[in-house]
Amino acid sequence: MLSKKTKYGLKALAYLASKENRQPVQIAEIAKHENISQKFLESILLSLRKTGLLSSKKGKGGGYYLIKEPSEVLMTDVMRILEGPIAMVPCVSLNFYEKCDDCPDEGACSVHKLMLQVRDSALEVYRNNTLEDLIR
Amino acid sequence: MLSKKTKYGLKALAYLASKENRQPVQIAEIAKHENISQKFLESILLSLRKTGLLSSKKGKGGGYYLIKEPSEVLMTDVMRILEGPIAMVPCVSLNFYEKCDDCPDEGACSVHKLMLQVRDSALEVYRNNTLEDLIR
DNA sequence: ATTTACCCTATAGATTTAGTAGATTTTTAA
DNA sequence: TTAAAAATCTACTAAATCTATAGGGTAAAT
Repeated sequence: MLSKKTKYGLKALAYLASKENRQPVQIAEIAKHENISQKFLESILLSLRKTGLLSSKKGKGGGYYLIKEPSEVLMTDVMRILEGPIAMVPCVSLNFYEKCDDCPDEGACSVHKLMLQVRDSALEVYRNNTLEDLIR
Repeated sequence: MLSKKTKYGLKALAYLASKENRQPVQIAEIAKHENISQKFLESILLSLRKTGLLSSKKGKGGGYYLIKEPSEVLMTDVMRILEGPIAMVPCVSLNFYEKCDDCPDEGACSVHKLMLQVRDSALEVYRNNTLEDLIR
């Protein structure tokens, strides 16, 4: 299941990308337009800023805005920031690899084999989509 | 993330499939061989029986066994039983569809569009794998 | 002074991952 | 025929973690 954090984060990014100019957009405006709890969105946008997808400006006329062009923002990066590993088990994760403690031999593991395929297929989708692709 | 329930269920099914004959295999044997908490596995196997993937026999010489040949068991069915919907959001689910309450227009939703692609790619993997594919 | 993002904390509820205790059914053996 | 043993089945409980959100105050820009 996709967490609401990810869902809201994606919607917020798409909303920012849909704006012609790169003027800051206030949290309240995004929250209202996308039907998101404003306080929750606040923390999501913060994490997007800290990981380098967004920048912000305080005070009047402030808000959040995209750093890069939408066409430069890969969904692999967005998903990893919002949702975490793309792999469904740590033992097939490229960026968050961990050995299973119950599994003596990864090469012989049926789950490993299946989840490798699932990871690769998901990865291909995310690699072929940028933020720009989402808004048309 | 794949739940441990699903992971253990897959391993148990693969173990049963790897047995040449279709004699019942006891919970304890599966649990030991796959490093799974026996009591937890018990409830997982029960749900697999109730959904028609396994059958069981009580008493001495009893245990669980596959109803169908491993090559006849599609991973789409297994995953839906163990993990639930394959889609990451209900609004793109084939078997568990639900409308998002925050989303006025599915057709215009960026999340919807992306998650459709992810669902289709995962579905293709699961459709092209049977239990037999997992054990070689 | 006003407006906005930023930061910290708490929390209710759900889900996950088990553990405990016993009931039920089947087979085997006395 | 009866009793014991072997296995699944059922129900209840509980700890731990995660999720989604709210509240209240701080810092910075205008």
